[in-house]
Amino acid sequence: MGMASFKERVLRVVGKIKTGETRTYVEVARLAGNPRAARAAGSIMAKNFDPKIPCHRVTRSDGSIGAYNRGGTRAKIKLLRKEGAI
DNA sequence: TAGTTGACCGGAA
DNA sequence: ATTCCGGCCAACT
Repeated sequence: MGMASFKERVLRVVGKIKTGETRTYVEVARLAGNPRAARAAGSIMAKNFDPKIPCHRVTRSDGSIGAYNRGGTRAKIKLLRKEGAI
């Protein structure tokens, strides 16, 4: 088994977040192997446009929603509402 | 190798 | 509640 990059691990973790659930960037970073890399995790998602990755389910640890590259914060909130996460 | 760039975080004011 | 700041980190130049 080859060595997976942090980026790959992050995408895999986010890909498993179920409908109606949310995870913080800190949690995602921790599950991906580096609890202190929340910022890096965010940067990775900012560049991901694959609809299969439910990155709208990742929020900030202070409870605020955070950004979204497919419609902005507004769209992110709408999606989470529709999914019952809020 | 070194410098730059952010969908972040936690504490301080 | 809000803004500011320093710290942190992987990816990309």
